[in-house]
Amino acid sequence: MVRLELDQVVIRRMKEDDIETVKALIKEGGEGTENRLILHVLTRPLCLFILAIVSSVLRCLVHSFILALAIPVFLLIIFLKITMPRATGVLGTSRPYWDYVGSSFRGAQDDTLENPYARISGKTAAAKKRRVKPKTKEEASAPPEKIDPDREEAAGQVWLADCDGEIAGCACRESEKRPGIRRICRVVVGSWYRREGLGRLLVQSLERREREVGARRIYAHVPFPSKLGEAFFRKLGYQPLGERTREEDEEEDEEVKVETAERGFLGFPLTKVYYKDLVLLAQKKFMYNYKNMRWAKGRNQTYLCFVVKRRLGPDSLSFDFGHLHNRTGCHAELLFLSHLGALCPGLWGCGGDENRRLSYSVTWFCSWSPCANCAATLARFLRLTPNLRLRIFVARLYFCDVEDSPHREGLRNLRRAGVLVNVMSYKDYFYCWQTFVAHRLSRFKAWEGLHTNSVRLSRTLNRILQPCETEDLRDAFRLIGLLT
DNA sequence: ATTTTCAAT
Repeated sequence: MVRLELDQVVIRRMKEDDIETVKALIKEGGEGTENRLILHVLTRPLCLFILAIVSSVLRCLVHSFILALAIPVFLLIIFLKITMPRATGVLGTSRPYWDYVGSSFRGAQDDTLENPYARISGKTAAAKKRRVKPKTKEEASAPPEKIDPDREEAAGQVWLADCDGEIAGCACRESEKRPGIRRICRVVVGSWYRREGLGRLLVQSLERREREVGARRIYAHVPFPSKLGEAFFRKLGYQPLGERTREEDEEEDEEVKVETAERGFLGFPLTKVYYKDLVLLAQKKFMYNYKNMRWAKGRNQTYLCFVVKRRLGPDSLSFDFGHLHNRTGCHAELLFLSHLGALCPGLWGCGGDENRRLSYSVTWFCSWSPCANCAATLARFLRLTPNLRLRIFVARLYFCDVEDSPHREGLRNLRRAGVLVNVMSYKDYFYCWQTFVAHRLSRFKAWEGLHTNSVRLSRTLNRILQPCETEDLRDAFRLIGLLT
């Protein structure tokens, strides 16, 4: 295991010199996956059944029982070994071959992705960039051959994680077939560099880049039985396609049809499709879920829009934003916490300098206020991370009507943990609309009674938090010695 | 005046 300095990693486009290294890397990454995939196909009931039939037929011809059993299995394995990588590109591609030459970068200036760790430690990774090893062949001096831009476009892009001249990992972005929709595939980290957050760094940097150039959704096809791959993408905020509720949206069904899993031998799906919406919330969804009317019927979901600001000093600030909603069995707040590690690199001191204390300020806009449970978890969590500040704006209060509601206590609990809880007002709605919603240049239109509802809820919230304030005051008095 | 709330089929 090599200890990685994540802030020293340069993420750059693959060049023609790198092709052989990358091929080896992908082959290395593909091996385990391929074997697992074959095992997966072999153990499907239908496949076992067919194998059994073939074996019994063979038994009539061959005397040896063992042979009759082994031959079909053996042949099938050979068959799969040969056809599998061709029929379905392993590691989540749809293409049998990757056009390495077409996808390699031939610009004069290095094209690199922003590395969030690099900014934390303050050193610019680019400054330490090593020169590419000079080629041994004479064509090194020759200008690179011109390649058809169409071919380049079709080939997609390969990005490499360059650790001090060593290629430690790669991730590919396929060509854009539909506007705004991207697909990431072939995410491989060399076996010496695993479990250090390099894959995450690669995928997240790539996401950031794609978002900047207008992508709205990213797909990742995870080879089927890969628990590791699934966990990896889930952790980065991806979710499996077609696992959502019925009323969620109609467009989902369309997507399932368009973006289907690769199917191989006997039509077994070989990949599981994960996706992530990069930024924007649909107008209808935002309006429906954040409406602060008194009787919010049917809002059986909680949406959470967040802004994560990273602060290194008074003049260094970067921010990230997005939205998520609860999944079955997991409230949106806890879901956010599970993504926190990815959103706040270095929150627990990894990758950052000890003497440079970086701090995060997180703002949430929730359609429902947190429940007692989430509040308790959050409060516990925040006590462990003093360099994380949380502000919560809520559209509506969750089950807070009765005086002795545990959720009321939960809100006070949050308050005591130093969280600022507020009810969303017009300007917060306006900000959300500008920031999280695909507004397409239309301005936020307030609904009837937004203001009055907001004021009413705000009063309620203040009443709920009142005991807290007095307690704070008591603390303050105690501090200055007026109270014992 | 009265509706409802991080679903369950």
